[in-house]
Amino acid sequence: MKFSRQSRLLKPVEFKSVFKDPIRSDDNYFRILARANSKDLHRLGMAVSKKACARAVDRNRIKRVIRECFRNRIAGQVEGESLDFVVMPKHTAVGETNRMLDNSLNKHWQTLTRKAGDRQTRTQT
RNA sequence: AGAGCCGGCCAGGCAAUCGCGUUUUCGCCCUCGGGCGGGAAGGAGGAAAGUCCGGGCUCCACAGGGCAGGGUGCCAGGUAACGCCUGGGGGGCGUGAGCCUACGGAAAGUGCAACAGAAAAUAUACCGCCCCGCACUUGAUGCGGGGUAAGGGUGAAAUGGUGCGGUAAGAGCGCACCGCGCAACUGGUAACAGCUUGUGGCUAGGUAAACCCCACCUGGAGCAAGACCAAAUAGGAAGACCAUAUCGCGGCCCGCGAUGUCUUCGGGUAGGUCGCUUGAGGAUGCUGGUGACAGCAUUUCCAGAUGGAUGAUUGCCCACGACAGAACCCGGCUUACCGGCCGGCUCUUUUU
RNA sequence: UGGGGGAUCGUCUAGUGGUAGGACUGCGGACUCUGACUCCGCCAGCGGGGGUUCGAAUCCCUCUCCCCCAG
Repeated sequence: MKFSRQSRLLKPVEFKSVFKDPIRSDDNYFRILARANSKDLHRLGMAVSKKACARAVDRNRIKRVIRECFRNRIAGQVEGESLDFVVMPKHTAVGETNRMLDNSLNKHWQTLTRKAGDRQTRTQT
C-alpha cells in the first residue's frame, strides 16, 4: 500500500485542528489523538518530542515503526469516517521491541475508528 | 610462548517481497504547471555527536585608525587558517619499543604566602657557639656589652653544595671541584648544546592556569545569515524633536555611509522559491620532502530531507552485530564504541 | 539547528585561593499540666573526572545535567 505526502499532516494548521477537538486513546507506549477530516484518506502526523526520546536514533526508529504500521494496516482502508491521527510516543516506548510497538498501535487504530463511528452516530441523533 | 607499544583500514553479508525521498527517462492526463503509472541510477558516520577552536559563504563600509577587551606562548616547518599537525630542543615517566609536557619574562612595577616559625624577602637572631667586663654561692652560675650563622627546631618553600685552609667561635673570608649568572668561541636556520675559554665570587628565593610586561593574532553577527516572488495593506491619524538630530555601529572615541526620527491610537501578515551542494572534493599513478604536506597527469560526480527520507518481513551464512542518524559546507580537537584485519617494533622466558 | 546562562546541606541562598556561613525543615533537650511560641544543641553540602598550586567551592581543561531565547 502506498504512503505518499497526501496521507500525511504537513502544516501547523492541520495539527492544530486535531489538537482542538480530539478523540483520545492511551496506553503505556503511545497517546494518539484523532479527528475526522473531509478527505477520502486517513492521514498521519507524528509529534515525537526530545523529552520523550532523547536520542535521534530512537526518534527515527519510532517514527519508522509508526509509519510502517500505519501503511500496512490502515492507510487505504477507509470504512465510514476518514480520520487525522497525531501519534505521540512516551518515554517507555524507547526500550520496547518493534513487535510490541506494532501490536500496541494496531489496538489504537481499532479503538479510534470505533470511537469515531460512535461519535458520528451520536451527533446525527 | 607470554606481556606490551605505535600506525593504518573495516564497521555484518547475500537473496526475495513490500515501502520512503532525490535525479533521470518513457507513456497517459492536463487548468502548462503539476499529477498518475512503468523503468534505471543513487540514498547517513568514523565519530554525522559535543559545539571547544579555525576558515569559507552571507549581511552590516571591499572592515579603516586608536584605546579597551579576548586569545596564543620553546624553535623551525606545513596549511586557506587554527588553540591543529609534522620534525627538532629542554624537562618528566618507563628495563624498553615509546608516552606525557600552557615549556616566554620574577635585576619594569604591584600584590600574595593561612598555620607554624626568630625571620616568608628585609636582612634579622629563639635555642645555641665564642670573646670581654662585673658579681658571687667559684661553675653545667647570673647580669651587661660585643662577634657569629656552622648546628637544632618550623614550614610546601629558609639566603649555593662537598672538602681543605683559616678563626676566639665562625662565615665565599680564601682555595679546589661541582652548581649558578654573564661574556666569548664552536656546532646548529633556530630553540638549544658543549669533559671549551674567560670572568663574577654567590649577588638576583617562590608564585605570571595573580595583576602585569613582551611578541604575535583578533571588527560584529550568523543559513531562523541573506536574496527573490506572491498575497495583503495605510504612502493612516494625532503629538513631540530637529540636521549640533536619528540610525547603520552590538564596549568607547574617530572616521565612513544613509535619512527624517520617535511616541500614542487604530489595523494586519508570516505562504512559496532560491541559498542547497562541484568542493581548500574523491580515486589512481609519478615526482619532491626525514615528515606533516606540496606539485603534475589521468579519471570520477558520490545524500540533499523540510514534521523531516535508508525501513519492515522471511530465508541462509558467520566473527552473532557496539557507539550511534546529515539539516549551509569544510579543516581540526574532544568525547562514546562490540569486535575484526594488516604492517612495523620492544621486553621476558625457552629452544637452535 | 543556532545562541546564551547556571549547578553549594532536604529547600532558599552567602562565600573572588588558606577552618564552607546563614535562614527554613528534620532530630534531641529545656520551658509548660499539655501543645504552640521562644531558647540551646545536633545531623546534613561545593554535579563527575583531570590539571596548575604547598593548598582549589574559587583558576584552567573536559564530561554530565538543568534552564532561557530565536518557530
